[in-house]
Amino acid sequence: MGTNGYADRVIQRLRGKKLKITPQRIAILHYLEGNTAHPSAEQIYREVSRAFPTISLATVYNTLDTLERLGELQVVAIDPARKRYDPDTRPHHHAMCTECRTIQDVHTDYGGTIALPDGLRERLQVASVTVHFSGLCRSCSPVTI
Amino acid sequence: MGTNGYADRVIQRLRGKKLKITPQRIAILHYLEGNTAHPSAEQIYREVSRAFPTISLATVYNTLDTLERLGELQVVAIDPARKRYDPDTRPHHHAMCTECRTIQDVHTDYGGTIALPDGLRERLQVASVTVHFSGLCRSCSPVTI
DNA sequence: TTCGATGCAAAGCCTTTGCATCCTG
DNA sequence: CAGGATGCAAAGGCTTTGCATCGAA
Repeated sequence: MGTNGYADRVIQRLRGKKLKITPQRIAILHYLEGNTAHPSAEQIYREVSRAFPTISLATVYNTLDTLERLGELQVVAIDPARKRYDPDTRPHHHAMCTECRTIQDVHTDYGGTIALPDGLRERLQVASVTVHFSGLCRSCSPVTI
Repeated sequence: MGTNGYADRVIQRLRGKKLKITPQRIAILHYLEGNTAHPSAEQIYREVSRAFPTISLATVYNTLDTLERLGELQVVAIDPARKRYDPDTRPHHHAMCTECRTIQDVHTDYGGTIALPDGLRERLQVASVTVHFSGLCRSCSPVTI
């Protein structure tokens, strides 16, 4: 919606790559814009279907794949059951409740405090370092019930 | 095999819980003992099948589930494609090559340098903090080829 | 003898793919 | 109007489940 929003930016990039701007893609981009819920493909499909009832799951997967290859979408590997998607591609961390599987962003910058041990640094060209916090959120915590 | 090894310890715990010590479980435990390869269920099945040709995949999954509930096996959620298992249940971190999907352990203790931001700490009872490094390993790195 | 464990097959999710049709550019 | 995108259905991985049989204790 905003002139500098996610959808607008990605649309420019699609145009630049001579990829097509379809109503389905636009609907998915609008759903993802500012979305911090880390939805699964199925969730994205369900939500976008409400505004766009004829969209197919395959199109959702195709679009997510395209966005990932454009570097405009990140797969979050923290939920062992399914892929979760994040339109925020800045380096950041995640916190998940192991009960309700809610994922929250952690935008703390740990700077250089997290370093690979020397031995490993020679064996792996590190592209990303992410911290995963997990535990029980307030609503899932026994004491709270 | 050793008197203080993984298999022996888990067998004692199975006994304590009145669970059965079957040849299949023993074979799986021996395969897992000291294993730092972070195998998938399929890999465990394939390897254990060589020593134990009649074992079934369902038994492997059942056993992994039992071990996980005993706290003697950890699911590593870093490979988006499948669950990877780790018999080392001490808190530690992982480094994965995004190309060949090899996972290595990182036993660095980051102590208190990794802290949840205040806001989140009130919303999540943190049970574990793990760092995921990812990138290309030497054999998968273009420069090396 | 008992009851948990096994093995087989089927089913259940999640994700990918093939292909005819559609529609953006 | 060309070629990429869509939608449908089928297929493909990974994982779970139902159930009859087996076997450890």
